[in-house]
Amino acid sequence: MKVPQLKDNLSKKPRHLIQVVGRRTGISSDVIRAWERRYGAIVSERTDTNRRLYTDADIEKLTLLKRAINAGRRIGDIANLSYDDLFELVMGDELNTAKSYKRPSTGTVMELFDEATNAVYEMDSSRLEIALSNAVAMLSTTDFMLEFLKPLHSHINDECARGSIRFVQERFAKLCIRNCLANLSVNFRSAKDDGPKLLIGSLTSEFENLDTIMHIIVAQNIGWDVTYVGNGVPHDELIFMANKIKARAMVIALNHARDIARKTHEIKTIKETAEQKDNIVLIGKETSNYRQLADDVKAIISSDLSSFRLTMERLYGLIR
Amino acid sequence: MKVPQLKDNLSKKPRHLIQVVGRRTGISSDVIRAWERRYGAIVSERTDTNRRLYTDADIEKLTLLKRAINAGRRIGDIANLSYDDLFELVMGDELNTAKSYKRPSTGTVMELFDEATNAVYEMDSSRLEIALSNAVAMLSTTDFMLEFLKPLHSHINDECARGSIRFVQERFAKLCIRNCLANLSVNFRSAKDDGPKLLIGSLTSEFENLDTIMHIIVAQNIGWDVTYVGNGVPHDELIFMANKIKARAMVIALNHARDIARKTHEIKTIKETAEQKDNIVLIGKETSNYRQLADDVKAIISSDLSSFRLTMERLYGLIR
DNA sequence: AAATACTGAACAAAATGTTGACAAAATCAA
DNA sequence: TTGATTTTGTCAACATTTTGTTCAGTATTT
Repeated sequence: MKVPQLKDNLSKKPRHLIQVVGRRTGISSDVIRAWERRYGAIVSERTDTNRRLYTDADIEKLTLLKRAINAGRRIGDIANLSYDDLFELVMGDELNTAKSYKRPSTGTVMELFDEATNAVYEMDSSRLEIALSNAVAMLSTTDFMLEFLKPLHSHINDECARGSIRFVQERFAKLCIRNCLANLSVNFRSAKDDGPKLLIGSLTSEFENLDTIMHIIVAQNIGWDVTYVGNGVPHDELIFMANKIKARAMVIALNHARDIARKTHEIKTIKETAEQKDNIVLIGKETSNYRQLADDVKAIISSDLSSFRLTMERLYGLIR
Repeated sequence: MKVPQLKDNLSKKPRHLIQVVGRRTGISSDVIRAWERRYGAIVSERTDTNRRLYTDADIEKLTLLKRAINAGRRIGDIANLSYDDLFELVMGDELNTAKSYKRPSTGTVMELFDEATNAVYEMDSSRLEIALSNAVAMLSTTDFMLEFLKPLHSHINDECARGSIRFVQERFAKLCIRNCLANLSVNFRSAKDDGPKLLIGSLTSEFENLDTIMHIIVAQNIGWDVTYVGNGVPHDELIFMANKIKARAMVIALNHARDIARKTHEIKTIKETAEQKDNIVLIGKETSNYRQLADDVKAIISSDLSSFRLTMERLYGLIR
């Protein structure tokens, strides 16, 4: 791993203000100061005028501290551990508490939800973006999608079907959400470069779907190196792509109740032709029409995000 | 394949008055002067009569400074950083993680272009993303789109038409580019921007188009507060939206040579019905079919990005 | 002559620091 | 389980620093 020399020097320099640290770690400045005062968790340098200045390492330690707390630790117990000890601790904790996460105070999340729906009514993109990113910061990524974006999405769909919001409002909201998801996705990609390849797409006559993008992020979150080729891709192109990038698994989104017979046949062809025959995962609203097929070609059906997460975690474990 | 050679000649010459710089960066002239006086952030050349004259590079640095401040930095701490250090800082702040980008100083734009096309052939999303973000860093935003993304886009289209790259590869590249543009767009939208509202969309039977998204970014760069409602929006929905957000101007993308008569009629209706009747701008490949209409309803046709920039700058000046 | 730009000073708003208090949540003892 | 105790996030009050904005007086451009 090559790190530019210059950057190395830079990252050891204390140069981050407390506000920046707060934003990067998601810990409020008050709390950072309180931890310093009470437990000496991070004692930063100061400028001539007494402002705190943090290094990159400080930020990393704070992030670890936050993860440890998320996993159930108490700050008083862990504040003055070394970085390495803390790392060990967090790794252990997160393995054990993978499923039993705790939700932060629901009051504020509800408020954000209201804020988001209001922004949709008003079609105020910056307000909506801010609400979304606050929700990301407040919840974990998975929770954000399951507990926030999914409900928001279906709420918008309902309102539109009922006629209480208009086509443009729905459209506007979806574009905003798509942007937000794209950002999330970019953030995850850089973290792990060398995960197993996963190809995600949908067959001809399928349309773009926010749900599918959420699935991308869940997979990236687990550690997959995801390549997304969008909607409406002919099956032979999918096969070509899978071979080219040496995908270890393929996710096919099925949301549209059309041409089920053709798609069934195409998926069979994919299974027979692709080099990596093992792992096909079917997601989306219409997967229930493909149960027989799934049995035939040993594909896995994951009809919702949580089961998809479990499926992909299992596959990841098998491949690794 | 065009190589952005001309940039060197023009962009290094100081030629922008402080007013122009203020408009482009969104930083008030007073603040620019204060930064120069207090921190020596940007020390521009002067005319014989003591007027400040700024280069394109100055504008880029100011934009970076603004982004850094948006991310929580204080001007006093960052004003005299080099462009590269500043870039590193902003990337870190905005991505919230230490991303493995390459330093932009290495390699020419031409090499980046090759790198990008190779990444498309190989369908390596991280390589493509890195190439794109380096190109953004190396060129100004406008140049990036005009001299890099546009050529890349048409290169990909050509290769696909010629059959030397496949459907999925084209698709993959476009999704990557769309993501990149979405990120650019988010970066421009500053927190407390109260620029005039601009509505961008396209009528029924139009498809999503990367060019349109580039137009969004150009407009944001000038200072417009852009709301994008996507493709295929019925005209009455556009009217509703424009009234709702009190848009000062509307941009309609016309890229598909279908239903010209219907679209002509719809645009007329928009002109007659919308509250803000003045400013309709038509963009896209097919605008030449709408010259008569443009005369009738006093719409402006901007068939390429550069003329669009000029148009929107002029409108911005008029409205402000 | 009106608009714009320059300088320097002064002011107002925002961010940060310190200390202390408070209440919700977690923990513990009975 | 209940009630006391400890832990910990949040906030208020007030001082200091930082930074955006405004104003006055003068010069340049159109």
